[in-house]
Amino acid sequence: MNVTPAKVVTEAYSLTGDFLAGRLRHNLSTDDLNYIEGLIESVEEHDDGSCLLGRGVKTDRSMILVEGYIFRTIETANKRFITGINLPGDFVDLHGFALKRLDHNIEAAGRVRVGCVSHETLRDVMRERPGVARAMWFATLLDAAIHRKWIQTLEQLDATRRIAHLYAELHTRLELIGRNVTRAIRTPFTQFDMADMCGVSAIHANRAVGKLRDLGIAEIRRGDLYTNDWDALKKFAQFDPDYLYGDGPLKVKEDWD
Amino acid sequence: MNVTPAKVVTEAYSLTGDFLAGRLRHNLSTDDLNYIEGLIESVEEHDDGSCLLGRGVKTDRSMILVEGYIFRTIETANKRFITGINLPGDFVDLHGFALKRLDHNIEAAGRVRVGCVSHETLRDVMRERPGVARAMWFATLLDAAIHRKWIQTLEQLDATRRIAHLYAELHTRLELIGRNVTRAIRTPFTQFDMADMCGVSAIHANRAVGKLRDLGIAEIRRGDLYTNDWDALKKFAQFDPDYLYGDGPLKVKEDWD
DNA sequence: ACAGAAAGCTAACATCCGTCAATAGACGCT
DNA sequence: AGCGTCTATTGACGGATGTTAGCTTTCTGT
Repeated sequence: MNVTPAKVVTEAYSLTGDFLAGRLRHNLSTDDLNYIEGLIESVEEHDDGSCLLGRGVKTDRSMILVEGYIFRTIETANKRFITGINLPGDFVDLHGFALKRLDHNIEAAGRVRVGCVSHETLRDVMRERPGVARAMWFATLLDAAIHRKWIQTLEQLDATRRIAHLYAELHTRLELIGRNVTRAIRTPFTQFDMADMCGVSAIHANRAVGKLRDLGIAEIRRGDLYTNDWDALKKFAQFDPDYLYGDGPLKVKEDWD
Repeated sequence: MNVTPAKVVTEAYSLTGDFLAGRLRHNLSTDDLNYIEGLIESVEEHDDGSCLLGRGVKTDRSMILVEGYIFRTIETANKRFITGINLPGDFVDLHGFALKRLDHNIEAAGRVRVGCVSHETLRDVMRERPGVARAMWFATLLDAAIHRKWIQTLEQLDATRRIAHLYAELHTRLELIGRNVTRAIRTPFTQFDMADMCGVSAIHANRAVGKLRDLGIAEIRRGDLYTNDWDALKKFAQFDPDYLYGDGPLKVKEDWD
């Protein structure tokens, strides 16, 4: 994992507020969204594989992902574990504000663009805008809910279904932030990345990708997934979007077929 | 999973503030701790296996675990998944306050005692006691950090080490809330519970328990774990307590042997 | 166009784990 | 004490996955 210097974007960057529509959408007015966007003090670009914030490093700012994908990774001597993905609109290290240091790395998957907010500013937000503070809390709770689903996925599904579930989740999350996906999800993920997310070896991830192809469920080429039947993909992965807290009530036991 | 009525404890219950010492210990004064304890409006007892709060059920209160163990479970047609454990001092459904409904069940593991706080009261806390609000946020972030470690554990360790890791975590968390463990950890967990936590079949959990016994690392009988070498147990499980955010800096890559 | 590097793919074998079946032990109830 | 139920245990077999090795394809820079 490279440690490359950030490139500060000086050109006019287009933060239209759209990119906040997803994760922080709940209980926030347009006014609030504009307010949050106004908190961003600088925008940086980082290359593929660069470490935006390392485990244990103290920091005095937090970052909102504006464009691209970001991994939460835990590194050990000979393995890397990916414990979560972030999409545009997500605060990638908001917990660094409360915890002061992270227990994991923030790593760019492909080229990314992030907006930076100082913790000093966040402290003011906590004091003066309780509604926004609550939305930020909500956002970190959603992270926890996604973690729980990943735990379940690791406990329940085989490698092929885990990879299908991964893309099913991406599909729904992209829709929730207003990026409607028609026939393909494009990502910079390698099969090594998929393996590290699904807790299998890279070779077995390759087998799983091939199986999805053989089954006619999806074609994955270089991180890009193509399918013409998202429902079939989601059904195969036993995907249930409730944990993402979209709109509508949760299904309870009595609703099951 | 039974749905048994709660038994409200009317006798004088001993909430000395001690039980809050763990999870909410950071950045809180004794005054704050007393304040939180004062928020508790009632104390209830629940039997083993009872569901304190079901997935999707709307609720207008949150619960602090006072005594016992609680599981976060996800139930499907023929399997149960345990995505986390709570110990005394933990808010078990604080996220129900922000999210309004849970994506999982709150289930008693053995007999438990919980303190209840209405969401109306919590709203006042959010407004009037930002320091306490931040501590509660911290507590939910710690849940997320534990989730991430469970993800890593599922990706990295075999069944035997997962069970060892589970008890290693319990050992450290019990110490963090001031319950020093000498030679045994007593829990009401069955091998089925361990299996649901570790993502293996109950039969394989039994094999793993037997292996820990054969290796001389620990003796597990009916949920109770006995050992005379906690360090050996933790080393076997590749346990690193950093994710629990005790005191001291995190180890970074350069520190590894 | 070319070379090197990165990523993807395939086969063979060993291990981990799930499933089925059966038995033994522990606990609660009467 | 005796019974039934829940929990723990063991063996046999097959499927899922890890590991090692080698090969092919795709990307990238010159």
